Amino acid sequence: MGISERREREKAEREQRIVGAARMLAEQDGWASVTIRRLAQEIEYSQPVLYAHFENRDAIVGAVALEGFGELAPTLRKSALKGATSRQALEDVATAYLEFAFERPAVYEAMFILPSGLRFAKSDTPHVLRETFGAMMAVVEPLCTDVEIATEAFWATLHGLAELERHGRIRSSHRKERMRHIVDMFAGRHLR
Amino acid sequence: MGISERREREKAEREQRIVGAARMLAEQDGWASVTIRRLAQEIEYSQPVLYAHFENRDAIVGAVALEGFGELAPTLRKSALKGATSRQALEDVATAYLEFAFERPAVYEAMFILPSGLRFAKSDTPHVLRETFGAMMAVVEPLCTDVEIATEAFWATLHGLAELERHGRIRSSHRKERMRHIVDMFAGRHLR
DNA sequence: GTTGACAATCTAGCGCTGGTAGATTTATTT
DNA sequence: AAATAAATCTACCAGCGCTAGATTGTCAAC
Repeated sequence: MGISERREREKAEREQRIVGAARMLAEQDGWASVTIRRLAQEIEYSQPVLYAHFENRDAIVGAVALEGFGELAPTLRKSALKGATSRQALEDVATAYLEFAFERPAVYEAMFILPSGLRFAKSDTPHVLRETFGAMMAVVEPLCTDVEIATEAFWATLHGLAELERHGRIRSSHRKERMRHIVDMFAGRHLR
Repeated sequence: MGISERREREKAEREQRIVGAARMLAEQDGWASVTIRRLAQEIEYSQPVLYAHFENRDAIVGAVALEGFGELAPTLRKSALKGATSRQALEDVATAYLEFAFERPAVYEAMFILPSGLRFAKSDTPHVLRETFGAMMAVVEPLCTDVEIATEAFWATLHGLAELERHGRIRSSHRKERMRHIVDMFAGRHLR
């Protein structure tokens, strides 16, 4: 019967509206202003309805984070293709990563800082998470011996840059210079 | 008159008790459990008393953060002295930084992640903050041309390592290898 | 010693939060 | 049409940061 199917479709739509509203509010006024009540108001349902979709507030953050990974992974993949040299590919991916972090700070926060219930580097890690790591690994791979170690280091550096700059700890005015310095190091300017 | 002096002394003591309690609670059960009510209970006063010491909750986080900088800066300075080579000094400082982050996660959080009202890289930046940056700069300096850029990059990398590992994004089991990889890069193994 | 001023401190409250129990409405099946 | 099941809401809980206004305690002047 098509009735239950329609119901499921409607429920999925509503869920998407919740995630969308959370993302919009977070991007607009920060995650602190994303409350269950506010979201309920936004989708025009009462608060308890939200708990039929998500176990708790963290799970909503997690849903936004997952959306974010779904966008970041292909973005990085594409950036990796343009560059002629492997050094250029590395720089392009790094730049794309930081651009993502600065343009969608709230989503980035959900992905990497806030408690979201997402599990990394575990057996049940969602595909998009692995895919994001894989995209970074792909550009690091031709430049080193231990790929995983190097990728973790590369990622950590990018994350640190994004976070310290977002919090005003380092000078936004020197983003480019820092990037060159770092890419030079990772690309192993010394080896070629 | 000694009375008002005694009062000031008592007030300063009480303030220290607040900061100490905040730090302890945060280290024990996380910052979320550090509430004004809980702190008031801890120092055996009513809630409003806390507002005679701190403007708001963030200011308490800031006080803990400042304490943290007061400890991190000399720790890094000392680490910088032991090593025979400049590469060793860099590694020692990096190791000390990460050790600090992992052993006092709550203090580290207050210093670099939570809103704390502290202002970095500004004219009214407290001395201990500048001193912390200076300690890192000192070990980076002999290894590069643009010191400030290199120090920001070094710091960002350490911060990224600390954060990603603390959140289970990268494997704690490979901390040492990552460290070697990174120190090698920053020390410019290629140049000597 | 008593009184009045002032500071220190507390009680009680506001509007908000995440989360839930139980009533009520709506839809489906018999 | 009546009974059952699902969807949804109202109303609440305990706790939060923060504050207004009452209350207590301290000290100086008379």
